[in-house]
Amino acid sequence: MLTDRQLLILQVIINDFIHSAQPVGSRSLSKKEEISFSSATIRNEMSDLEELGFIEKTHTSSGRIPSDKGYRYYVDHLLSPQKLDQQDVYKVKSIFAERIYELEKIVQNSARILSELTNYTAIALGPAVRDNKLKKIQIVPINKQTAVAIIVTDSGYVQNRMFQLPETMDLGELEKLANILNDRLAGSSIESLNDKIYKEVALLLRQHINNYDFILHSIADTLLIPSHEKLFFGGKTNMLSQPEFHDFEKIKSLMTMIEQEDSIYELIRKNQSGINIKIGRENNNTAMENCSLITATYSIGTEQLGSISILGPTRMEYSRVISLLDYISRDLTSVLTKLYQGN
Amino acid sequence: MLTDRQLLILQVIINDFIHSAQPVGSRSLSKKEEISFSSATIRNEMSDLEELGFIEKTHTSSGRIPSDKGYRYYVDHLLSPQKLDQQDVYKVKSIFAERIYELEKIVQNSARILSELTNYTAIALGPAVRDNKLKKIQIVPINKQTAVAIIVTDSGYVQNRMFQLPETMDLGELEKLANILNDRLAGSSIESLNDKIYKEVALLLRQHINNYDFILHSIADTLLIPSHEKLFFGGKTNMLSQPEFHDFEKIKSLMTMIEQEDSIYELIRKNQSGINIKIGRENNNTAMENCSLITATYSIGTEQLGSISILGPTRMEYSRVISLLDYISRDLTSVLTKLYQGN
DNA sequence: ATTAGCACTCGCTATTAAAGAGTGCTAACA
DNA sequence: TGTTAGCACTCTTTAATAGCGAGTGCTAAT
Repeated sequence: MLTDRQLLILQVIINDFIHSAQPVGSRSLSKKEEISFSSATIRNEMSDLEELGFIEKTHTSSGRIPSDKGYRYYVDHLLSPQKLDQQDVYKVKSIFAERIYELEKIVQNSARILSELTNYTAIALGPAVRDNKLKKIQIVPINKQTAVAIIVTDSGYVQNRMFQLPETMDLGELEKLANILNDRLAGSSIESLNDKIYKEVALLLRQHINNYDFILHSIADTLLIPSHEKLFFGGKTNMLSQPEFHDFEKIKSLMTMIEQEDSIYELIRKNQSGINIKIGRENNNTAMENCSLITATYSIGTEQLGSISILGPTRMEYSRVISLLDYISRDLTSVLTKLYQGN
Repeated sequence: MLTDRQLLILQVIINDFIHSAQPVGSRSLSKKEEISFSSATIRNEMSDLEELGFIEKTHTSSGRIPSDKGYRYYVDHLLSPQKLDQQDVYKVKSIFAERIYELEKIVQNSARILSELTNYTAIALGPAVRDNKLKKIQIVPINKQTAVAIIVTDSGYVQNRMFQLPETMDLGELEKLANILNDRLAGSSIESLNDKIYKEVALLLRQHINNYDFILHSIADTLLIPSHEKLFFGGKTNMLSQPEFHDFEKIKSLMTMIEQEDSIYELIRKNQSGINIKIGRENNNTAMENCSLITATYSIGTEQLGSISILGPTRMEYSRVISLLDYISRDLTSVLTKLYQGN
């Protein structure tokens, strides 16, 4: 177990490094207010902390920098929650200031504001529609060969897709089709639509619609939900300003990863409700070796909807970021719950 | 006027520099097959070309690199169109291989493929809906306080917006509202909707709908088209691999600009049909000082819809990029015309 | 008009030296 | 026995220097 003095030193090293991005030496530590013992003592303690894996040297005679393990300990045991100042609170509130009623826009705004407040990169995972219930399906013919199918869910999410019409299909039949679909599917979860179409609706269609097999697939396709929810970003280029990324290989692999939605999705997918923190290599992604990812989830009522994350260097301001994410995700949850729970 | 020999030298310098990214010296030029005179002669010619502003030195005793003016001359007078090889053609055709009927998806695919083929950044400006005609407006109530308004245009474009309902409004009235809007507005250009609502529909609404003033704004807002069409990107990070951007200030200002849709839109907005080329400072944007932008427009029939662009270093493979853009934009136009002209 | 030759410039690389920050160890101290 | 002063040593950073090579511009010869 670590002694109080070791904890103090670890904490001061991390706090210093978070702000300076420079290895911290014993002499500069001994000059700090909080620390009342000599640099020699500190050197001994640092040597022990290094042996335990909490800090590292960049070369034999350099100061120390925190290791992933060091940050992990810091985050788990040493972090004092930081109160947001008035300015931050104002800015957060501005997310909801405009009269916006669309979930997606609110989430997107959150990402933008979050990145502006932190100067890191913000990633928001859009609200899941999987569990939404189908409100309405509409089919709007565009011309003789094509039509647009539109589905609306009970949270106001709209999805649309164009598809080809069979040659023989007329307007009346199209209307009949829409009616059948609505009768049968309204109220079902979006996730189950595809299944239900083939199992329950196919039969009905065969009875009432010509060319039903041609149109069945098109409709079923249209109702497929995307493989993952939308991602929204804020401050994608902020990492270019972080000194640890003044290295072309690093910045390139990071930026390239950020552009690939799949890998980002992989990173932020599995999160329990509340705050989740992944430090450096804990992310299992070489491009993220020097990054930490902090994620908070938001919900409507008890139903978990999506998440907002901050991607920053491992040397990030954990305390501030956690406070911000916590605050915003709570706000988001309460505003969305108020707006959409009254279905 | 330039002599034939000067033209030859300019051309060889540019071709060389495009591939090597290194200043070109007289001795290395004299070794080329195409060139049959001595390095001393070349030095004299280069001196003249420099005086005329077509090439520059990076320092007193360096080789020469093309100037913006040099590239401009090259593009206007020396460029020989390059025929696409079979592999490129295959890849381009793959844009249309999937059965996709949505304009936006096709355009998005084009940007992706284009960036993969060139290793530069591709930017596609989505189809303009301004001149589309309104096909249908639908209003779907979500709960007591909110509803979604959905508009569909004659090209199958769908736009939706949530809005608040006045407390007193019931379903019947909502339906009446939708009917009025459709009666009055179907067939009008999207651009004119907002105007017409206030001028023609407001009166009708007042007669038939309670709380009409409350809902008028919401509806009008919903029908506002976005200030500019959607932008699609491909290969956003490709510029990180270009040697001219191995400089942190440069890459940062470029990437930051790419993230700001407004400035990108400003760059590619005004283009005549066909191929447009902006070299370096011609773009009037400091972040673009070392970049060229080549844009091709696509249309449906004769109506210009949008554009696809390549953003690369001024030292880009103009010939290849132009051929690709020309080819893709023609394909795009013909496929889209076939798909959507039959309204 | 063209070219060979040469002096000169500049950037790049390697080497060296000196300064500075920091460590680890030892021995003295409270 | 825990703490600290002192010191030798390591490593990075910076600056200065020198030599090399690629390239130019000019001059004089062809």
